[in-house]
Amino acid sequence: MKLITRDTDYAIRTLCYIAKQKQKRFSVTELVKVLKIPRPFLRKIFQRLHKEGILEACKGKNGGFSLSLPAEKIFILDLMKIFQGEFFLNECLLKKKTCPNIYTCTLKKKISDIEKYLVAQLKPISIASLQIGR
Amino acid sequence: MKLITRDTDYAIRTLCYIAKQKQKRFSVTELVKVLKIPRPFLRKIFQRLHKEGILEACKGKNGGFSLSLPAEKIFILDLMKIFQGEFFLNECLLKKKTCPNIYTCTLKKKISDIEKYLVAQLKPISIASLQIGR
DNA sequence: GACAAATGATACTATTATGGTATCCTTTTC
DNA sequence: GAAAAGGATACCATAATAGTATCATTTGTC
Repeated sequence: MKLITRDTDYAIRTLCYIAKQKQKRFSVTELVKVLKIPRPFLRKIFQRLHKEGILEACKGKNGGFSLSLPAEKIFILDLMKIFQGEFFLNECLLKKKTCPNIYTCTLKKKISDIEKYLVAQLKPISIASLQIGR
Repeated sequence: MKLITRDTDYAIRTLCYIAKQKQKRFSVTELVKVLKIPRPFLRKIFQRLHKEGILEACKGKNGGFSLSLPAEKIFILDLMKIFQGEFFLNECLLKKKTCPNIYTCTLKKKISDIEKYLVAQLKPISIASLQIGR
C-alpha cells in the first residue's frame, strides 16, 4: 500500500529542490535534468500545482515556475490532497447508507482512530521542514 | 486509500459471522445468502483461507468450511497479509538501492514510524475481539 | 451405482487507478 | 518571426482490484 503516490512524491521532491536553491524561477526543462523525472509527467504535475495555487507560472521564453508560498506554508498533506484526494483509510460509509458490515464496525472505528493519528502526524510536515538536517 | 481491500473485508465479515454461530460448519452457499457476497468470489476467498490454514474444508455433500483456529487466534493482520501482502506504507528502498530521494528521507522516516504505529494498533485485533460489544 | 451437493483447481474478464505520452495552442523574449 | 517557455487536453500502458466461469473431484444419500 502506498501512502504517497508517484506524482505526490515527485511534487514533494521538486518543491524541496526549488526551496533549497537561491534561484527563484525554474523551467521544467531545467528541473527534469536534475531530478530525473519524465518531462511530460512533471509538466502535468506542475500545471496542476499552478492551478492549485502552489506555484506561480511565467509563460514565454525564460519563463518557468516559482513557489507561490514560502516553503513553510506548503504542507505535504495539501499535496497529497491535490494528487490523491482527501485522505482517508476507510471507505465504508461512503458507498452505501446502511453498512451491511455490522460485525466489523468495531474495526471501522479502530481504523478511523488510526486515520486521525496519521493525519495528525502528517499535518505539520511542510516542504521547509523536510530541508532540516541536510 | 484503502487500508483493507474487499477480499480481506469479506473474509473478516464471514469469519466473524461463523465465529458467532453455534453451528460449526458452513457451506459457501449458506454464507452467501446471509452475507450478500458474490458466490464465486467468496469461494475463491475461502479456498485461499483453506490453503493458508485458517479454515478447514470438507468436500462432498453436506460439506463446507469450519474455523481451523479459535476466533481469538485469527488476527486481521494475518488476513491482510494473505490478501494484500506484507503490510508497509513505504516503497522507497525496495525498488532501487540508491534512493534518489535525498530530500524526502526525513519524510520516509516519518512514514516508517507511522507504519510501526499502525501495525502495533492492528496487531491485537482478532476475529474474537470484533465480536465484543454486539 | 447414480445423482446431487459440496469443494479444488484454474483460467478468464471487467473496471479502475496509476503512471505516464503526445500534440497542438498561446505567450513572451530576443 | 523564431525559439523557448507554459496551457489545455486527449490519449495510452500497466497493474491492481474485484469479480466470473468452468471443469474436475469428493462424499453422502437414495
